[in-house]
Amino acid sequence: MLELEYRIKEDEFDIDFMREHGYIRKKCRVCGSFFWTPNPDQDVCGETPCVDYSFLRNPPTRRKYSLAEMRREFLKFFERNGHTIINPYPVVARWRDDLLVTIASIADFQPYVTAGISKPPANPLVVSQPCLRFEDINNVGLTAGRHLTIFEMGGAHAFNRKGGEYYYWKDGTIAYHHEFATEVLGIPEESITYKEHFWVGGGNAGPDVEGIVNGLEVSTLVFMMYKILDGELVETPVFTVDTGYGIERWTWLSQGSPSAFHAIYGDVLNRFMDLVGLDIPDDVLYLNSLYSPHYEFERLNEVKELRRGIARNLGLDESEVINELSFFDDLMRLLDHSKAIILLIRDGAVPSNVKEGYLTRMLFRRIFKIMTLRDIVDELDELFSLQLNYWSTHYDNIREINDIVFEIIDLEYRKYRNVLDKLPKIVKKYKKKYGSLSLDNLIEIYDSHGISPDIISEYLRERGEGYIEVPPNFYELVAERHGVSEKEAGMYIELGIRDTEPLYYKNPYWSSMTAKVIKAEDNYVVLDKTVFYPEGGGQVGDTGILRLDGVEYKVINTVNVDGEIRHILDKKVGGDIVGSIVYGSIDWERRYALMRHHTATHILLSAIRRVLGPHVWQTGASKKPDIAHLDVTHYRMPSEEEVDKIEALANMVITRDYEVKSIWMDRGEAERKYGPIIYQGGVVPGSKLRLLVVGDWDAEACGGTHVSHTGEVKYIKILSVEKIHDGVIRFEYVAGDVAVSMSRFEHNILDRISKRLGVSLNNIESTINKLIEERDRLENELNIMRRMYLSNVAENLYREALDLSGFKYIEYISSVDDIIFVAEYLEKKYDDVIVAGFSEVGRGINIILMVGRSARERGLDAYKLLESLAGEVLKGGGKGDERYARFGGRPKFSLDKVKELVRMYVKRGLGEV
RNA sequence: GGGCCCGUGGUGUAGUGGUAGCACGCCGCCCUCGCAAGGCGGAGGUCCCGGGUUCAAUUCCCGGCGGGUCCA
Repeated sequence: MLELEYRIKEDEFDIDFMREHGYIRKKCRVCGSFFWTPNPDQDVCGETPCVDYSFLRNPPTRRKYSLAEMRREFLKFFERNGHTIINPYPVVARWRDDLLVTIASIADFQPYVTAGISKPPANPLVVSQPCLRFEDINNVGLTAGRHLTIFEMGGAHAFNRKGGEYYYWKDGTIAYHHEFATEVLGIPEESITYKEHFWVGGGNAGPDVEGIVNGLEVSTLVFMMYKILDGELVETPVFTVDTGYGIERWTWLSQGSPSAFHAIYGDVLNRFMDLVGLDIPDDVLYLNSLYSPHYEFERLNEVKELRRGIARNLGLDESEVINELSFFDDLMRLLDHSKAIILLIRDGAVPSNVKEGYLTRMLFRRIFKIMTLRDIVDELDELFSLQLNYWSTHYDNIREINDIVFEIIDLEYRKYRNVLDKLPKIVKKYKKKYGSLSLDNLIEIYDSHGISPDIISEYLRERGEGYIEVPPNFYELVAERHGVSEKEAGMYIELGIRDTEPLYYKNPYWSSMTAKVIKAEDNYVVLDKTVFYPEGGGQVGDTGILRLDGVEYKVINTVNVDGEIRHILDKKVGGDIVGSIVYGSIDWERRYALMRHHTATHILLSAIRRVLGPHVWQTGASKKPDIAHLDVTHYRMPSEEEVDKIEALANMVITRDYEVKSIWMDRGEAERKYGPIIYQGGVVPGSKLRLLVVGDWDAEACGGTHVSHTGEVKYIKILSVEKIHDGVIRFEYVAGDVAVSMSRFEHNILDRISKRLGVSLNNIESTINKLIEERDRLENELNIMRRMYLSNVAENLYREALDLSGFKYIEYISSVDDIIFVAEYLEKKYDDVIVAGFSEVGRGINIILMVGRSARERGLDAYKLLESLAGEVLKGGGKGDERYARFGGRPKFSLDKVKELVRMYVKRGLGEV
C-alpha cells in the first residue's frame, strides 16, 4: 500500500447539495477530521469512537429490514433512478491478476472499465457484490459485526467520461445516498453526517465522503478521478462514481439489534447458539456492542477490562460475562468464516496450499481450532447445514454445491486432525533438543507445521508440562520470519493487437497470405496482416515460412509483444525491407493439431464441470501440437469412473458435431448473457470480448484458434490425471490425429509385449504379475542360496584355519557384506574363533576383526587391537567394540603386508610373541 | 511464487559416518473345547531419487521428486 499524504481541498465538497440541505463544514474536536452536518452545534464527526452508537435498540429507520429486504430496497431504489441491476460477480477475482478475491464492488470493473478501455455492462449500474476482506480477520467477532471477512458491498457506479458521456458526479451521488437514507428508509436528515476523506487503493485515488448515521459508518462515496503515477496524482479519462453501501451495516442500523450478526444471520444465529448451549442476556450484548468500537484484537487485555465494566454495570459476575462474551465472539467467527467458505467453494476456491484455495483452508483451520478448543466439533456439520440452507435463499448455486461442501469439510477436517496428531512427536523432539519449549520454538512449530501456539499451550497445560505465555503479537512475529515483501498493486493492462490485421480470426483455416512488412528488426518482422497466430491463451505460436525477395525464412515462433505480432525468424533479415511484400505460409498440420487441442480443451472443461461440479474452474492450460493439459480446481483425485465419464461425455460432444463459433461481443453483453463463467481462461483484455461458443455446450472468452465443428476434433483421449497441488487437478490429453496415432502407438507397444511374452493381449496383465512374483521368489531364493554358500565357505575356512595358541585364526578376503556374514556365523557357532576380514572398498581397504568368546576372555580386544594398528597401516578411522571392530582407510602397504601385520598383532595380543 | 519441516518393512516410528532397530499388523507353532490374551519362532527394507565429500553415506553437503506447513 502506498503511504502517501493527500490533503482534501477545503472546497472539495462545497457543492450545491450541501448548500441546499443546509450542511456546513466543521472540524471534529476529537479526531480532527472535517465533516458536513446540518446541525450547527455538532462538534464531533459523528462516527465512533468519537461518539457512541445511538441506534442500538433505537433504530432511526421507519422500520426494520432483513438483509434480503435491505439488499432489495437498495437495488430497487437505484433501479428506479436509472441504474441497471447487475448480477454479482464471483468472490474469486479470476478476471484480475492483482487480486485473489473480490474486495469491493468496483473490483468487478477494474481495470478495463475504470481505465476507459472497456465499456461497463451498463451505465450507470448497481450491484450488491459479496466481498471478502482478510486484513481485519482478527477483529471479526470482536467488534460486534463491524468487521466481517465476508460482506455485501452495495455498489452504485457511474462511469463518466471527460468530455464524453456524463451521468452524475458529487451532487448526484450524495443526493442519491441522502434520498435513500431519508426518503426510502426514513432516517431523519439531522442524523446523517458526511465525513471527508481521501481514498487511495489499487493504484487509483480520489476524494470521498463517508456516510455516518448515529455513530455507524454505513457507506463510502468515492469520486475516483486519479491514478497514481510515481507518487503523483494524474487525472484519469474516466471519472468513476465508486460508492460502497455496507448492506449488513444498513441492516443492523435498521434493526438496532444486539449485534450486526443478529441482523445478518437472524435465525441461524439463534439456532446455533441453542445448539452449543450459549445463552447470553441481551443487556450484555447491547452494552458489548456499545463498547465494541473500542475493542481491538491487539489489545485484548483492554477488552477484558471494558467487559469487566459491563458486568459491574449490570451487577453480573465478571468472569462469567467475560467468558460468555469470548464464547460469543468465537461463535460469530464460526458464522462469518463458514459463510465465506461456502461462497469461496462455490466459486472454485477449493482448499489448497496455494492462492485463493489457501484462504479457504485458512478459514477452515480457524473454524476447526475454535471448535476444538470449545469442544463443539460435533456441531460442525450442523453449522454448515444451517448456513447452506440459509444462504441458498440469498445467493445462486448454493444448493448445487451442498454435497461437495460436506465432502470437503470431511477431507479438510481429516487433514487438520493429521496435523494435530503430529503434536506429541513434535513437542517430544523439541524437548529433547532444547529441554523446554521457547517462544522461538512455538513460532517455528506454527510456521512449519501449522499448529497454533494456543493449541500447544493447551496441550502442555493438560499434561502438566509447563506453561508458555503466548504474546498477542504472535502472528506478527511469524510475519517477521518471512520478511515483509509489500507488493506494489499493479494495474496491468494488456493492450490488444496493434497495426497487424489478425487474419487467423477472420478465418482460422487460412494457411497462407501475402502481406506487407511494416517493421523489421534483427530476427523478427511485423506485417500489416498475418495468418500466424501469436502465442497466447495457452496455445503456442505458429511456425512456418516467409518468402521475401526470393529468400525463404523459417518462422520459428510467433509472439505478441505489447500488441505487436512478431514473426521470429531463423536468421536476420537484411537491408531495408519495410514496405516489401512477403508470402507466408504456416505449418498447417501443426496448427490444425493446435486448433483441435484448443477446441478439445473447451469441450473437456465443460465435461469436467458437468461431472465433478460447478466448483470446477480452469486454473491453467497448455496446448501444444503433440499434447495438451488442463488444470482445474477440485478437492480430490477424480475416480477412474469419473474420468471415464468425462472422457465419454467429451467424445459425445464430438459425435454431436456442434458448431463452434467465435463471436465478438461487448464485454458487458457477454457477461450478461453467459455470466462470469466465460472468464475460465483468466484475465481477458479489451472492451470487446471474443467469445468462443460451442453449440449450447460451452461459452468462454478466448483468443485462440478453433475448428469450426466439434466433429473435427475427432477423438479426445485423456492420458493422465494427476494432483499438481492440493486442490488442483491436471488432465493431460490428446485429440485428433495425435490421439489416433497415440492409441496406435500404444497398441503397438502392447502388441510387441504380447508377442515377446508369447501370450494374447488379454493375458498380458496376469502374465506380467506372474513374472514379477516369480522374480521376487527367485530373488528370495538367491538370497537363501547365498547364505547357504557363505555358511559353507565359513565352515571350510574354520576347518582350514591357522592355529594360534589354540585359537582358530581365519583370514578372509571378500566383500564387506560377505565378511560380516561369515564372521557373525562363525562367532555364533564357535567360541575359539578369530576372524580377520580384508576388503577392498572404493579407493581404500576395510579391515574387520571378529574375536570369539574364549579369545576375548584371554584379553584380546578387537577394537583396541585394530585401533593400535590402524595408524600404522592406513589413513582413516574405524569403530567397534571388543567383539567386533571395523576400520577403513587408504592403505599404506599392500594387502598382503597388511594381512601379515594384523596376524602379527593378533599373535602379540594372544601373548604368543 | 518464496520460507521452513519431513521422506526408514504393510502402518506408525527409533536411530546412527562403520552389522538398520522397536511397536502394531501378517504367517507358523505352543497353550485353549473355541476366541482373546500370553509364550516361542518367522517372513517382510533399493533407509524417496541423483550427484558430491569420505577408506566408508540411511546419516554430512548440493540438486531433484514427493508430502506437510506458513506467508504472498
